[in-house]
Order: sequence, then C-alpha cells, then structure tokens
Amino acid sequence: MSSNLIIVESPAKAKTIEKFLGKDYKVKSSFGHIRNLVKKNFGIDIDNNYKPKYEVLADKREIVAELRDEVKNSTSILLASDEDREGEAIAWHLWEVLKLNKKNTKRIVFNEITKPAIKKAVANPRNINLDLVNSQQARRVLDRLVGFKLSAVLWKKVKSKLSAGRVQSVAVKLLVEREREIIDFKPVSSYKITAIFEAVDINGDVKKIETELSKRFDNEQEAVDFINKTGKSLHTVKSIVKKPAKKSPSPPFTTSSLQQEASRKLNFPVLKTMRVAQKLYEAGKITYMRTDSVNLSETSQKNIKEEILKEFGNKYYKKRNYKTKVKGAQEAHEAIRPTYIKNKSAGKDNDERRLYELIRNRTIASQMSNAEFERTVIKINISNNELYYSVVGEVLIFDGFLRVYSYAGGERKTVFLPKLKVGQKVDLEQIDAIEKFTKHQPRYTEASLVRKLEELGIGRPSTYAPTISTIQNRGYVIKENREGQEREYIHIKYNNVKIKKYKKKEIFGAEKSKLFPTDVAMVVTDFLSDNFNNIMNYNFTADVEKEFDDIADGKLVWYEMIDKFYKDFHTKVEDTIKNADRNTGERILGKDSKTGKQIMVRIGKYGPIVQLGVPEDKDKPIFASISKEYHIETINLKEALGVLNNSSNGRLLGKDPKTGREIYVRFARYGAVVQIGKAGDKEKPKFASLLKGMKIDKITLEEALELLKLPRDVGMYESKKVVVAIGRYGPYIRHDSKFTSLKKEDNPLTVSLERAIILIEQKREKDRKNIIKEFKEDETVKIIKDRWGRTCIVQNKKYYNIKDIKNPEKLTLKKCLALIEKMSGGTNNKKPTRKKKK
DNA sequence: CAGTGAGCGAGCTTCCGCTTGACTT
Repeated sequence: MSSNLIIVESPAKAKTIEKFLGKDYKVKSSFGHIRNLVKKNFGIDIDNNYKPKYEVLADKREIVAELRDEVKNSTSILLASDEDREGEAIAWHLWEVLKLNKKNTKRIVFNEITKPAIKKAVANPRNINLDLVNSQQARRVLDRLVGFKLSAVLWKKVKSKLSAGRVQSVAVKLLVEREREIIDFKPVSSYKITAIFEAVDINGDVKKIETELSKRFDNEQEAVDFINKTGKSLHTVKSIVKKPAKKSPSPPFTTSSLQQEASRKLNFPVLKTMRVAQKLYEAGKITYMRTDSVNLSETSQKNIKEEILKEFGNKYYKKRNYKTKVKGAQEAHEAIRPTYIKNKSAGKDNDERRLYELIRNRTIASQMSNAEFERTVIKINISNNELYYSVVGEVLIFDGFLRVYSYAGGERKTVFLPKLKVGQKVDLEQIDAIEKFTKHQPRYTEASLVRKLEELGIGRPSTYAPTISTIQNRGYVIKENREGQEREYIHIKYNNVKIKKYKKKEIFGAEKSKLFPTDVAMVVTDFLSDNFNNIMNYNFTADVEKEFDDIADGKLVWYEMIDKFYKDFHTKVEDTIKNADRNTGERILGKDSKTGKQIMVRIGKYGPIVQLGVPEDKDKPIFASISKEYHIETINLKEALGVLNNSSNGRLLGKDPKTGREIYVRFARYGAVVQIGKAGDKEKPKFASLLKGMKIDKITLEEALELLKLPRDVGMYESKKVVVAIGRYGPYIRHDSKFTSLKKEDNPLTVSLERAIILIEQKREKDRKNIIKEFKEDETVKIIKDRWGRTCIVQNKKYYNIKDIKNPEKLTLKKCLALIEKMSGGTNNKKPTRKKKK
C-alpha cells in the first residue's frame, strides 16, 4: 500500500517521479495553481490589511476533491511544487485547502528530475516558507489592484472592454513608442563609395579586390568631386593586418530564446513554439519548456560531453557553465534541453522533430569549443587624399560549435583575399558611388517583443505567449505583413575613363509578420502615461520586484508594502475618474468644402472612425470606419474625405442589373463587405465579405456582384444541394449539413461542382480513416479520432473524450451510452455556473 | 458574426501566473 503522497505541479513530472520512487510513494499533480482571488470587490479586503479572498478555480474542483481523497489515504504528504515564489504559494494553497497539518506534511524541493536528486529532496524536507508565500500574495494583490482599477478607468474614459495591466500595458507602450519613432523617421541618404582594384599577388597572378572607402559622402556632388579628384591617382597597399577572431556558442535555451530562434529559423509564432514544445515535454523528450534558467545539471553536462566526444572528438568539447543575466529570473528549472541527448531525433510530426532538433543542436553547441577565424584587413592608400579604401577577409580556421549550430545573423561568409605586399601598386578599375538611405528601427515581431520584455524583467516564461495573444485579442495590436514601397536612388559609375550617372529603383520597408499597434493602443498608451506614469515606467516591475524580494527575506511586511503603493495609486485613480477628459484621440482635420461641416477622427465604440459634422448639427453626423491603412495620428483631410466617400453609405459601385438596387462596398464591424440595398429599404440589405486580397478602393461592380452571389448553389450531389460560401473561417462548401473548407487555390466564386465533390470526398475519406467503430443499432453514436487525434465517442455533434480507455474498438453501444451519460453529467458540473438575469 | 457610432444607463468587460485540457463548420 502506498502511504506517502507527493504533490507536484505538472502531471508529466508526476509520472516521471513516480517511476523513481517505487510503490511506497504516490505522486499526484495539482495542475498549477488551485485557487485564485474572487472577482467581486477585487477579491481583496482593502480595509483589513488587504486580506485576499480566494476561491478554488472552477476547473480545479475535481482535482482538489481527488487530492483530498488521496490525503485521507496517506500517512505522509510531501508538497513538491517548484522552488520559486509561485511554487511556494501553490504549496501553501494546497496546505490550506486540503487542511493539512504539521504532523504529517512537509515541503520538499528539487530542480533536477533524477533519482538521486529526488531521493535527496525526500530525505531533506522543510516547512513552508511563509515569507516567500507572502511575497507571492503581494505580487498577486498588486496585479489585481492595478489591473482591475486601471481597466475600469479605461472603460470610463476611453472605450468599454479595454484592459490594462502591469505587463500588457508596458508591452503595448513598447510597440507604440517604436511605431511613433518609425512614423517620425526621415531617411537620410549618403553615398557609399566602393572600388575594384587589380593587383599582382606574390605568385605573379593578377587578382581583383573589392574595397570600400573609409568615408561616405553626404551628397552626389561630393561623391563626384571625389571621383574626379582621385580617379587618376596612384593607389598603393597601405597596410595588411592579420588578426585571429573567435566566436563562442550561445547558452542553452530558455523559454524566451527558444521562442526567438524558433521564430527566426522555423518561422513559428510564439504560441506554436510553446504548443509544440509542450508535446515534446509530455512525451518525455525534453525538459520543462517554461524556464528562465540557462543552467544544465551535472548529469546532463556529463552526457552531453560523452555525446560530443563520441560524435566530434575531444577538440570540439569545452565545458561551459552559464549564468542568467536576466532581471528577476527565478530559476526553478533547468534550461530547455533533450532529456536523452543521445536521441538524435524525436517527435511525432515534422514540427516536433524540427523543434527537437533545434533544441538538441543548441544544447550540444553550448558545450562545444569556439569557432576560430583569421581576419585580414587590407588598406589601400590614395596618393592625393587622406581617405583610404579597405577590405576585410575572413577565413574559418576551425568550425567548433558551428559544426552543429549557426548563430544569429546566419552563416558567416568566407572571404579570401589575395596575398599582397605593403607598398605595392594596385590598379584602379572601377569606382561606384551608390546612394544609400538610413533605415528606421525594425518593428517588433512576437519573439523580439518577448525578448525585450524579458530584458526589462517584465512577465514570466509562462506568460510571454499569452501576453502576446492578449494584446492582440484586445485590439491593441495586429500582426500583419506590409508591402514595401518603391523609391529611386542614384548610382554613379566610373570605369576609369568617364563618369556616368544612373537612376535606379529599389523596394524598401516591406514587413513580414510584424506587430503593429492600433489607434486604440496609441490613445490608451497616451492616456495611461499621462495619468499613471509610475506604472507605465519600464522600471516599475523591477522596482516592485525588489520589494517582493525584501518580503521574501522577511525584511518587509507584505500588506504594508501594498498599502504604501495603494494609497497614492488610489488617489490618482479617483482623481483621474473625476478630472481627466475623455480621451478618444479626437483630432479635427478641417472642414468639408461641400457642406461646410467639421471633419474629425476619433476612437468610436467599435474602433477608429471619421466623423462629418457634430451632434448639435441639425443633420445627423455621418460616420465612417477607418481601415488599418490609415492612422488617426497621421490621416489628413483629403484622406479622411476619401474614407467618408468610400464608407458610411459605402462607395457606390453601381446598380444590380437584375433588381436595380444599389450596390455599395464599405468597412463593416468585422471587415470589408459589399452590400446590396440600404438599411432603410423595404427589402433587407444583403451582405457579403470581401475575399482576401480585395481592396475597398479597388473592387469593381462585377467583382461585387460575384461576391453577392454567395452563398452559391453549385449543383446537386447525392441528391443534396452543394453550396459554396464565405464564413468566419474563410471559404467553405456545405453539403448534407457538413462543412468542407476550400483550399487556398480554390476560388469560391468559380469553383466547379466536380472540384467541390473531390474536396467533399477527400474530407469524407479523412473522416472515414478516423472512425474507429460505428453501431448499426444506433447510427447517431460513433467512436472516432477527433481533429486532435484523441479517441472520442460522438453523439449529436457532442464529443466525449475517452482517451483513457484501452481497446475502444471493443466498446459496446450500451457501454458507450453509459459513458456519455456519465460524462455529460461531469462536464456540466465543470462549467462555472452563470447568474441568469432577465 | 454583422450592417453600429451622440448621450442616457443596465449590465457586461478587466489583471498576472501556475498548469493542462476542451475545443468546431
């Protein structure tokens, strides 16, 4: 009989540990936090030393009940949540909720999941550290107060349903500040001078070298003057300097650096990286993927060493210990590494295999020797000018860690230079002066924003990906591509005889999967910065973290720290609600020359709008949504007029030849639509979303008419209608009340019945493969593999997960119905009960 | 999914961190 209970945070961890400890120990998981602050009144009794009021999370009730049973059957309980602030708090919440007592309950910690480490932890139990728990409570209470109070201010002063918080508001501010820098950026051009020389090397062979001048010129005239002055000058080798250079590997992965590299090398968004890593973790292939530690355990370092020696030899090995430089790191885990470094490949699909390989290579590289280069700089003298040309050659002498891992910036180019002598004459063959423009700072990607937040010590590994999602879901940020623009630049060529000038074109400023702040983000950031500058300060988190540390060290009482913060904060909140103007980013652009009415832009109830006229006008004002191509801050009167003409009632495309009703195209709440008729018409207007790539100001009447034909009957199949339409998730086929998505290459306006049937059959084939068992007696019940590969019973479109059942193909109908009965009861209880209101 | 936008007001929204399910067209 097992009589010892160990509770950890993660079920995957529980499984591993149970194997190490034998049958006297049962290892269970709490699945993270089990309690949270209630929502009512902030869940905090502000007048009573900020006493928190907790409730068991709705989806943890079952787990808590289960743990309660286990506790009853155990003689000793070991709380083994992570060794950090949050982990200590989880242990304490378990203690409180499970009504544990000092007699049989201890706290243990380990940061390596190996048999000796766990045995050692079990042998050295301690008590819960209440100071550490209190520092977590302070963190939690502060975040709740800041988050809920600030959000409520925004609802009143900007727009309903907005949100603000210690982490997200700063993340948005980073994007807004960068965007403004970019908007204000004025590219400056200069002239880069390059020259090609012919030189006789020490073997007597003639070689070419491409060099660059030590200075760029501010304008075309200076560049031309320089060429005129030095085109016929004597050029000689001024110096040749050789220097060894080296490059060290990067530390093994943390959550943040894994997200960077998966984004850069595999093109994964951060959420995908975490999802794929989670799969590898659950399968036991990698260590925990939410960590800020770059530490490798002794054991794993030993294994990595063996692997390197075996695969590459002694020359490639170098023992390295890494230290985190990140502010506020808590290091409850190891770095992310393969559990068994010997496994060269792991994972069930391509994404998992690629991510595993990336993790493995990075881990191995982190214990390998430096890459070594030889760098040579040759400088060329100009007889009648103090400027000089130079060229850098680089040759890889020893690849070291580069054998398995290329570092940021991609492959280093090998440049060989001819062997020359100092003082020798070289012959000028060609000079090019090319106009170059300065570039603005890059926009953030998901991954680079995470890196910046980590650098500032804001947010935690478990929240980086969710934070990036939140700011997108709240409408503060959109991730998108932007096409580049064309511009002209000047290229002056001198071929040792005469100068020629060319005008050339280049594309610049193209963006791929970048984060763009919306108008709402700009208005909210300004509002919060004006009124709550301390919280918007990039150092706010780092400063409060210092105080949390003091609480953990027993040097500060947590509610006194909160009180000191809250007194000022609360006053400021009240003051802002009372005195601050509504901030909707309102900007008056000018007057409409036709009607004489005022035109302005601002944030409306549903997003940015242009407004013609003010409410006091007799005639109602006209409103028009602003598309993402324009910004409230930069749109001008002419563009606003364009938006008004294109919207409100929409841009009139023409009349429907069939019905004679007018057809408009405009922006609606969820994107661009074409519309037949108006709201006031007797006949109701009909709408159709625009296809991807269609632009409101480009679409023609013909295209609009085509769109309005959707949903489109394409014919009959098996005596049932086949209908094509565009839905929330893109174009689809509906047949026999089943949905099939169209492929990228299919056009819903033209797709044929034949093609539709092929797609329907493909879908059926795929579904058929997933059917495990059907019942003749009752065709509504099936056992299938669902979209995510889990075994389920399905009845009336409801799915009942039975992944824990072995041999599902042997289930009888009776048994299935019993399972459905049981589970529908279970799932209904799980859902949080909602108050019904009339 | 839906075709709004003033202002009024009811009733809603919202935070950060720790975990994994559940999930639909």
